[in-house]
Amino acid sequence: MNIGAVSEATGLPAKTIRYYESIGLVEPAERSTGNYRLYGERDILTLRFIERARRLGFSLKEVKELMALWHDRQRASADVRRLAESQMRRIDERLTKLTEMRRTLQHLIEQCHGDRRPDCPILDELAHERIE
Amino acid sequence: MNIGAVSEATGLPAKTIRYYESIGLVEPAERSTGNYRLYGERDILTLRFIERARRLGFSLKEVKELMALWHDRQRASADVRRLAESQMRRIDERLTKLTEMRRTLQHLIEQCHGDRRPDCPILDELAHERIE
DNA sequence: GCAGACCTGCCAGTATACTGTAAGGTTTGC
DNA sequence: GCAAACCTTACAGTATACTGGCAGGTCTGC
Repeated sequence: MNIGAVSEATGLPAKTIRYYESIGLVEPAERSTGNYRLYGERDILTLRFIERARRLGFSLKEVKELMALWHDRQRASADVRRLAESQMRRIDERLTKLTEMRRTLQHLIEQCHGDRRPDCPILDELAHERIE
Repeated sequence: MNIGAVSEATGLPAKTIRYYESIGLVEPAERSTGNYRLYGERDILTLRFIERARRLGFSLKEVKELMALWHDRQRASADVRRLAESQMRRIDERLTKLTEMRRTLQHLIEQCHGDRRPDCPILDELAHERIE
């Protein structure tokens, strides 16, 4: 399989696949006589693994760790769980922050009549620090 | 006031204040004979405005728009509200995505016993696409 | 008059994960 | 045999918002 077919199969742009190789996230692919990268089923599985982990918000660094654990038959599931929990905490932190931002914004928007008149509590609050 | 005092008063690093000036977000400050930037009360208010808008997640580009509206006595509050609502939508999108990620992760973590045994549903799911 | 804090400009680097582009070689199908 | 599609490397650029570091000038207090 050429990189185009793999791109198709995994949903990852060819460029991204090469990038993953360049940073050592995946092993360098075999090459054809014309120097094209050649892939097999296992490579597809690996790239799909990466794609799914990325969708769950793991950084490339963590994806690398997850892959190491994946390939380590001696791994403790606790190690994997630890990574997942750490990712979960980061998500929770972001959720907390976003929720708080949303709450304040919602509050401000409700106060603003939003018509042609110039007076606007949103600007007032930004200007005078009375944000709730 | 020198930039250090302003930094103190606003909570923004001096470097950041200079940066804001360099990108035209704030007017160039007056200068002392020794070429130091000089600030007054109004500058503090402006920088605080920026800092609060940033805390609400507005991009610098939007902060610039908000400031233009702030200074425009002819503004319609609807314009301000529109900016706030657009920011709110972005926050909601991120919240939706994060919540979904969290749900999947939570589900995976619950399945994983997290001990010394190597078998781990988290890796299994990443490897075989059965993510819920 | 001098140490130490504070300031200056400027360029480059940080973080993260790609993405674009140019110039050129390879393969495939008709 | 030739065009179109596909592939190659390498370098630079994108996005966002700063942050670091350097060499050197300025201000303050004793």
